[in-house]
Amino acid sequence: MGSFGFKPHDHSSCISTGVSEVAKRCEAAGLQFTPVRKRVLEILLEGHRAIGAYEILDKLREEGLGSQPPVAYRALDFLVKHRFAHKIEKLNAFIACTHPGDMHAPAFLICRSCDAVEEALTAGEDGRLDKAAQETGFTIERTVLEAEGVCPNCQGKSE
Amino acid sequence: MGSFGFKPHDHSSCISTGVSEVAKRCEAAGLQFTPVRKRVLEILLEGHRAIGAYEILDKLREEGLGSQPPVAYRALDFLVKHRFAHKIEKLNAFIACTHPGDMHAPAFLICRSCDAVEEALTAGEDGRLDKAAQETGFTIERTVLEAEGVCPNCQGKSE
DNA sequence: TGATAGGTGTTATTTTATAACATATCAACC
DNA sequence: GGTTGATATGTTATAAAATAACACCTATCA
Repeated sequence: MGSFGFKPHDHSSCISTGVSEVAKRCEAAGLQFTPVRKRVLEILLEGHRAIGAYEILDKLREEGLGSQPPVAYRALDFLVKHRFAHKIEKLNAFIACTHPGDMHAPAFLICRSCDAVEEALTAGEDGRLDKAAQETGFTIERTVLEAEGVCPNCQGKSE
Repeated sequence: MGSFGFKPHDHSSCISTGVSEVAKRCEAAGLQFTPVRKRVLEILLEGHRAIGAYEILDKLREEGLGSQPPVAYRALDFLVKHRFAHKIEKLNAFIACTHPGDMHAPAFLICRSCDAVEEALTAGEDGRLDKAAQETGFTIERTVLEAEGVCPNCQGKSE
């Protein structure tokens, strides 16, 4: 049991199920779940926090899986494109999707103290923007919803 | 009349009222609305779209108001900190606030075709995240809400 | 008057991301 | 078998975005 995210949970199973879930979906969709892509997903799942592309690249380099930025960015692009991971724009960093496959608009709670990130499960689109979009005739394709604040574990800690 | 944002409107008055509104608020709050800060706000208001820090810096340089990145970033930090402008995380760019002073959680519609940005007026916090935050005991301090898509003017245009 | 705070000017560097081109792999097809 | 096209990887180089660190200036005020 680890204490990643905001709540303790069985983290090793959360990695293995995450990887196998994505493997299954790639299989079904005819996508190539190559070693680099798989390893990057594992690194993201291990962290359970937003991880920068260059931090990922360092790990890949140690393991002989690639040493130049495009290697990491391409794997991340793949994962993000297919919603197996998300980019946290606020942090210029990436995080594994905690419910791959679900149709969802990603939304995040980001702790500015410990950098933990929790993906909030959200059913549909956002009401606020939907309304504004309809009124102006704007077509929404993707949304970024990120909240920065303090997680329960960091509440009350000195800053 | 110009055609900035998604709708035509009287853009020159929108610049002058924007500047004077901020000047008033700085006065009231004891903040220094210095020449660089004022000029950066004007540049943002003129554009009515997300403008990168280095594009702003280029203008400042032409006008002899500063030539190094920190000059632009400091002014932008000031404007963002006091909510006179917002950063569009998705674009790494900045935009003037269209309703300074209102208590609001900024939310944006970003056209990926022409880069126009419209700030949606939103009354309060976002329901989706509020719920998730309450459940986990997370304290939200700031939210980023950005929707990328196609604005009415660009609908149907070849991509 | 000298101490502090906020603002500006400048150099240098760090961090994040992509362009461009070469090479490799594999399946589909003639 | 050989060719073609699509997809993935390897590599060099560079672009774009942001900040660290330090010097200096000016105003305020104890």
